[in-house]
Amino acid sequence: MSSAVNKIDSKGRVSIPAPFRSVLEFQGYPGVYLFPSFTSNAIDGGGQDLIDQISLSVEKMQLFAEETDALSTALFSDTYSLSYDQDGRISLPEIFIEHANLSERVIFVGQGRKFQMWNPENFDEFKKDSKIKALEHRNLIGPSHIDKHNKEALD
Amino acid sequence: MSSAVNKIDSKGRVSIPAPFRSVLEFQGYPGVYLFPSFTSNAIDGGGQDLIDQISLSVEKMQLFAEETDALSTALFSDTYSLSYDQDGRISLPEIFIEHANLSERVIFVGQGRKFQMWNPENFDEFKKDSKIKALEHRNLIGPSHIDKHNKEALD
DNA sequence: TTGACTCCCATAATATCCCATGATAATCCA
DNA sequence: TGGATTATCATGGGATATTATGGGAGTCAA
Repeated sequence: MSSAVNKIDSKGRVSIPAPFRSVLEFQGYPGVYLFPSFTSNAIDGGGQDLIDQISLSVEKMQLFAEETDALSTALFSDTYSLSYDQDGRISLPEIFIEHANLSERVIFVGQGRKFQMWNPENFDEFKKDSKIKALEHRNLIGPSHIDKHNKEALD
Repeated sequence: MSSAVNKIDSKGRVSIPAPFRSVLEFQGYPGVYLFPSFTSNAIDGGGQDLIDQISLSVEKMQLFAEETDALSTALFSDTYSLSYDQDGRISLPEIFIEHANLSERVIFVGQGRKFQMWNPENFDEFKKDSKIKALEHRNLIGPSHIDKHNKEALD
C-alpha cells in the first residue's frame, strides 16, 4: 500500500522507497525481483515471497514437464533479481525503461505483497480510467465498504 | 460517535483524537489506514477492521477480475498505513492535504467503525447540504456527543 | 581509454524521537 | 460536597535519525 515518486538520476539509478525496502528485507533478501507486467506498461516487483508464491502456483498446475518449462520460461525470462546498494538504489535494466516508458521519475505503487513501478503520467491516466469503470459498475460492487452516508450522497 | 477538531502544526503533524486511538489499538494495530473518500473532499480512516473489510469486498468482485485488479491498484495507491508516534500524531501525506483541502485544522468525525477527516469549513457546508442536519434535529446524532470544548471551537 | 557499474561520502530536506507546557478532565479525600 | 491532587491530552519545539539524491573515485570489461 501507499505510493511514492522517486527520481531516476543521471546514472540511471532509483531509490527503492524506504518503506518498501523494509518489507523486502523482512522477507530475507536485500533486493527486489522485477519483471514486466503482463497487463500494463508497468513493472511488477516483489521480494522472495512473491517469487516463491509464483513458483508454487506453477508447480501446482500439474502440467507436463515441457509445459511447465515453457510457462516458467515465459514468466521468468524477463525477471531480474536486483540487489540494491547501501543507499537503497538499483539501476534499471534497459528493458524496463522501455516497457514502462520511463524517463525522469518513477512512481512506486504498493499492493500488499507486491508493488508496481510506473511512469507517473501513465499511472495517473490508469487511475482515472479504473475509477471511472468502477463507478460504472458500482451497483455490482458490494456497497459494504461505501458507508450508507456516502451512498446517499452519490444517489 | 463523536467529533473533534485538531490542529495541523507547522511540521504537518496532527493528533489522532485519543478516543479514536483507543478504538484503533483495540483492533490490534497502533496506527490508521487513510484513503481519500470516493465521494467527498474528505479522508476516510479506519483501523485493521476496516482494511480487512475492504480487502474482502474487493475479493468478492472476482467476476470482474481484471477491473477489480485495476481498481484495487488505483485505490491502494492512495491508501496509506500510518503508524502514529508516542504522542498519537501522524503526518499527513501531501495527497490528503490536497484532496481534503486542509490547511490549519482538521475535524475528525466518527462513523462507527470508521471515521472521516475534513476541513472544518467544508464539513459545515456538507452538513448543511446533507441529511446529517436532519438527523441532528432528530437527536440521532446529537450535539450532545460533541464535548463542550470542541463545540466552542466549532462555533 | 571509454563507458557502465559499484562503492563511498556529502548534503539538504524531512520525519521521528523526546521532553516541556498549559489546559482540561478525572480522581481522591477530608 | 467541594477543593485539591493527579492523569490525560493536544500542542510546541529542540535534537536526532532517516531518506533521497548528487557526485567523486575505483573496478572491470571491451
